[in-house]
Amino acid sequence: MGRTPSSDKNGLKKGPWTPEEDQKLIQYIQVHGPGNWRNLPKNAGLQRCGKSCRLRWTNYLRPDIRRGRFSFEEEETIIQLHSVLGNKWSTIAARLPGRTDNEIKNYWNTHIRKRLLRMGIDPVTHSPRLDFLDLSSLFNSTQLNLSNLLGLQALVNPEIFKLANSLLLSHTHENQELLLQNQNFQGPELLLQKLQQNQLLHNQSSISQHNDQLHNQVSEIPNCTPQNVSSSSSQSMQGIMGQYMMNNDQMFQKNVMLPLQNYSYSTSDVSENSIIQSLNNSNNINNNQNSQNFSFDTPLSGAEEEKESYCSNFNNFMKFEIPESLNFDDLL
DNA sequence: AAATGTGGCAACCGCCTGCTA
DNA sequence: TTAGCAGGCGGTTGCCACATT
Repeated sequence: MGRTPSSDKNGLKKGPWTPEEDQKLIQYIQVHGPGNWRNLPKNAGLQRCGKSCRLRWTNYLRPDIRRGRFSFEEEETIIQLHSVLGNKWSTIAARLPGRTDNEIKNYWNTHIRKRLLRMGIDPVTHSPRLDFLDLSSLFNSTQLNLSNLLGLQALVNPEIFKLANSLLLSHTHENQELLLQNQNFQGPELLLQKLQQNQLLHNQSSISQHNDQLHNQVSEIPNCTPQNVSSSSSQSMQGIMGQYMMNNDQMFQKNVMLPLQNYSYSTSDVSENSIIQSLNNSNNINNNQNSQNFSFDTPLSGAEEEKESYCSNFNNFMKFEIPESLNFDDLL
């Protein structure tokens, strides 16, 4: 476990701790207490740097450390706090007695984060992800019904269309050819302009209102600056989607939660259920439907599967139909 | 049975912050 | 004011154990 025993240029030992070293450290701290880590190794007869001793003590040897599998409640707490705090592991750990920041960080990276990805949820924003979505396919899809799209009206954040624009522009040669094939389509930039001209503007005040609420919640936690509550002008792809979702709860519920209910729920994985519950809570979704109808029981195996999983979910979210004879100029 | 791949996690690294002289 | 230091923090590394081929 850990690293190969070695020593640095000062002759101090590195790598995994031996039981003997642990015992020396414990005995010393039991007598003298923690602190003054610089002198501790020398006084305790350890060939370690003070920092190494401190880490060993705080992450492993401390008597109040709680080891073992994370409980349902702990996992839910982590997800909720992370949705607000981001990677502030020490702050999160402060709310989980007996758990260290390192342990929580590891658990997040090895379990929760992967599970969120598998579910098509961005582990940073805690919102459905756009980065796996091939938006250009929407424009080529015979299922795209732009009259429905336009019917979204005030619910649609223009940032979404900027996102679509940037995605399309940065997309592959294949997609550029695809656009060229549709000679009537003058590019996503124009689409965005036209949409904005047609006053398909997002209700910015609702964003401010919601962000204020979130700020108030976060401010209850000492020394906490909300990370995910940024200005609505953020160009971050994930941030945009996160804000979009967080400020359009009803939209989220209608277009994401309800279609996903078609999935069966696997009771074998309580953790994923906790994620859904936590996300519902952190996004403040007044969800009358039973979100436990989610199922993500497909085995995790790489980016392709993540993409497939996500696109499957997102296709339910954005189910459009497009007439084969669609003329974008006429539309606009 | 051996080789290879993958997950889990302890430990390290480097930067940052706050304290003190 | 500032330089030096200790401690804190988040990101990353690398080894072991287990799974898969």
